[in-house]
Amino acid sequence: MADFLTKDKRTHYCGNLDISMASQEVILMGWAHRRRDHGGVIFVDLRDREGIVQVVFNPDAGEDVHGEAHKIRSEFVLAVKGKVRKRPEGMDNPALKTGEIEVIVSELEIMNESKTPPFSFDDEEISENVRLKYRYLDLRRPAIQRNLFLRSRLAAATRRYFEENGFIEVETPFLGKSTPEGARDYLVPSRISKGMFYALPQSPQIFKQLLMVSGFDRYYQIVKCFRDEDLRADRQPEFTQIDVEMSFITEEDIMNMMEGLMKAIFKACLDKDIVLPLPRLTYADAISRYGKDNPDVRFGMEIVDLTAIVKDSGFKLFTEVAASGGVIKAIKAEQASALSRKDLDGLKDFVAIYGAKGLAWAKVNAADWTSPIFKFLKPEEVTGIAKALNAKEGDIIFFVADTPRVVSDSLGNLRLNLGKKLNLIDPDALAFTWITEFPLMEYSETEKRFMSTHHPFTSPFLEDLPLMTTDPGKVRAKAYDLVLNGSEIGGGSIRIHNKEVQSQVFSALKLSNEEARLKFGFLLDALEYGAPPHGGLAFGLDRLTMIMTGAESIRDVIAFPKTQKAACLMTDAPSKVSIEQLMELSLKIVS
RNA sequence: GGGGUCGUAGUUAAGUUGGUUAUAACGCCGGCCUGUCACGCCGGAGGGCGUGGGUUCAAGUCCCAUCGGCCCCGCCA
Repeated sequence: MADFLTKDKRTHYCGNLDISMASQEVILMGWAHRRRDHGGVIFVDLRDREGIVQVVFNPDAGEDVHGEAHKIRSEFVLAVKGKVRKRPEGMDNPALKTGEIEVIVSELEIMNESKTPPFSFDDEEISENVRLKYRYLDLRRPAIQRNLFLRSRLAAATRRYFEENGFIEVETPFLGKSTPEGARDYLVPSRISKGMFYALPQSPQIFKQLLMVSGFDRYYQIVKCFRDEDLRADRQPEFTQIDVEMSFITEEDIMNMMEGLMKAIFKACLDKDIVLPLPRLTYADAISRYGKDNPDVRFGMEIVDLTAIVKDSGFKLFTEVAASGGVIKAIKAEQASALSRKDLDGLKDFVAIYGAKGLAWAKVNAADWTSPIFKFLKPEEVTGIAKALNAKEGDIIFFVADTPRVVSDSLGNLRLNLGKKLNLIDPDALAFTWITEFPLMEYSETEKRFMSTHHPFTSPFLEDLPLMTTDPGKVRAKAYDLVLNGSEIGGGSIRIHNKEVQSQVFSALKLSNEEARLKFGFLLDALEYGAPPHGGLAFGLDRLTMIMTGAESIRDVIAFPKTQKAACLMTDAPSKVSIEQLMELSLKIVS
């Protein structure tokens, strides 16, 4: 009699068995994926993390084993001992990786029974609230397990790369100080200091800079970050960064090092070869050509500025927009006869999301255009537009006239929408782009002041420093984002290591000396004790994993994710706490 | 804060212009079956339509509110 677990240990994973093990005795442990009970012979598909193998219970194996096998139901936990054998002639199952073989069971132990699971583990689409409530069962699905396995390999390859390149992993605190600027903080009340709060880090930004001041020279960390903002398909309130910082370097050094990381990761995880160096695009070019700072460059359909051509147009709307400082731009969908009149009208609603008040379109014919605005345009405008866009018969042109911001947003997103709709995107392509020369700060209408584009410690281009007081919006930052297939997977900058420059930036951000002192005093102090030139970058591990696995939601690459309301349907977090807990913290719920 | 969409047996879905006891498939339970692999065959149980109001002779079907899932805008240095 086998003594599973203690003496008769597992010898193989189900999914790893193959024909070379024929006639070997094996011990397997796993879950009953499916059973086919023929009354006589009983087949069970036994599943573990590596895959599925068919195990066979023959009546002539003995009454004990066969009798026990009749009790097996979905998801029972089984241990079996038996012989691998090539399946009888014509009984192969090509759909199964192990379909050439099967295991003839001589001993069986039902290690645990299972309630009937609430859903099946086939490819069927189960609504997400059910999946998330029973996440531990959802995670049994091979598709999700594959994602988490890849995520683990990604983290391992990252650590290997940084260790090989002389980086040191240092842990930084989760209980930190709330800082202004940036995302909303998750707060943690202090019991010992009543009425005071820690904040969970939005990133270890300041700590990694301080580690450079300390002289560690090269730091990395795979670390959780927390931001209390609304969720999206690619955004969770807690997410993981690959965080990096280096001393005595320029942008070039950082970008080179990170390109090496990308190459190493994609080789290790997907066996794909990335060609270096990666292409670059300035922020200004990205916005003007693609309307976004995270352009998907897997396809063309670039935005073309028509303002100069139509500023004196017969079409009044164009003239008015141009006169009031707006712009008129267009994109061209090549040979887009697939788009019906109804589609075109629907797109008007689509750009409205981004603030566009209208969307003009024109179907290019041999001699003229089919377009609501054709009759308003002068002949030379029509030819000018056609030439600027290189438009041919069968193409459709889309125009938006509005403020530069609205035009970029709406055409940038319309471009993406059409790219998907017209199947212009190669799903296997890996299109990396560095975005460089970000503006250091942008004016916020809501805050009525300039705000950091990146963060307040980002170094400006030193030659732009004179603009800091005269035209702050024009100052370029030594910041860079890495974009992959239209998704921002990382971003970073050279930091300010000089107290003077840091003060100038704070003052441009309307952060008074006292405030800056209060919020970042320790950093300002540190900058006065021999801070080396330094800079770094952080990657979004979750988003990288999404792209590598083809996951459509960030929830599919996180073991226990939160819903759009930032709740965990399995544990029921967040939840109320007892009055005693609140009193201990001197907290009172006011609404 | 706002826009959109969905919520009907365990699961996935159908449910006409409001009209008898709310359908189907899979799953589940029982029986039969020694080569299946989405096993097959026979039989059976299971929901009152997210929740709460309202309109109506009559409400999954219409109206209002509310809860929850998803997508998006704002937000995310």
